[in-house]
Amino acid sequence: MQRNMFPGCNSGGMGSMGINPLMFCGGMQAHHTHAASLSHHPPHPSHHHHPHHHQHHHLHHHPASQLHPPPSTLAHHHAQLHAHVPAVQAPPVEAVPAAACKGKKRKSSSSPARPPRPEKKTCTAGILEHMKDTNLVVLSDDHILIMKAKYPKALHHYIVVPRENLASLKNAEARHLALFRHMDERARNYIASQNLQVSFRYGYHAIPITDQLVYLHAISQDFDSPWLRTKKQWNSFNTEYFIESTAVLQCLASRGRMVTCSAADGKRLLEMPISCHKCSHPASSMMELKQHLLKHLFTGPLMPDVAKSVHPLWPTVPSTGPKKKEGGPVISKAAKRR
DNA sequence: GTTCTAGAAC
DNA sequence: GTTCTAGAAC
Ligand SMILES: [Zn+2]
Repeated sequence: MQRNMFPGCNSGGMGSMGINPLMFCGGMQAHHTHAASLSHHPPHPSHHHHPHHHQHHHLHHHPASQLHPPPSTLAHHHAQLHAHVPAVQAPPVEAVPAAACKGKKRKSSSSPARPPRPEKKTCTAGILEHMKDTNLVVLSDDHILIMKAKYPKALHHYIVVPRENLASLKNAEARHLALFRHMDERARNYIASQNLQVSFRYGYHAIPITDQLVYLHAISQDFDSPWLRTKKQWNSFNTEYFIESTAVLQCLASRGRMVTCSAADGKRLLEMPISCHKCSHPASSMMELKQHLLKHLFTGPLMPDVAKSVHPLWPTVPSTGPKKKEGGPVISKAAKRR
């Protein structure tokens, strides 16, 4: 049984991939001429497949690769998308608010183990870096950008970033209500335009991990992604740390400001025990949880023992017994749909 | 935000 | 011995 679901953790295979673009914090205004240049994506951590269900769909979208989609079903809606959204209207990079890099310096003396790297890179973390990748922009208007998540935590994961500089939810005021409504509406309309037959959630992280710019997540509920790896990541989308967009709108409308949890509460939420978002099945580790999540991805017939563990009435593949399956395991089409 | 890895947890 | 997490670095 292949246990390693997080390839790269022990193989050292990713250490030498040098495809991080050199980008600097200050120079965000200028270079929107690179819009159509090289697309880079982060090193794909998945060199292996899920241990069992490799016959399932694997339509992970590679960030920044949507211009040349693989011959999959996704290609269809990408084609549609490009038809409906012929071009990005405004140069997105230009209007990124100059939310200056916070001078989050690390103490340099306390790490004798690793030699300090060359200077220059001071602001590679978080949303600001994300926004430099114009290839990720799928839609924009005067107020917002919709981008593919650079490190998607589900099959479909977008973020909606305001052009206005708003560092945190807790800074939101009544005058931002229109902006938040716009972000919500744009996100839902965009997802709807793609005709994906999957469920989404729309919401914000209570406390942005890097306190630079608030943005709305639109994320499909499969959570099937090689970039979803840590407990913190899981809990940030599956506890109260994830604040529904509608709740933000309600709160702003009724109270005129946003009330979020304290930093201590936020930390507690991220450290909570993890469990499945669909059936509350508790998991002792992320690997176990990811393995469990596979059960919810595939709605077709399963091996009897597996099916039973998901639901007593889950359709099963006919037992082949000692016979050859040459007759072909006939699975009625009715049985394929729950 | 992710990556890397030491050492805790198992 | 191996897996897993948490913290520093980026
Ligand atoms: Zn479940």
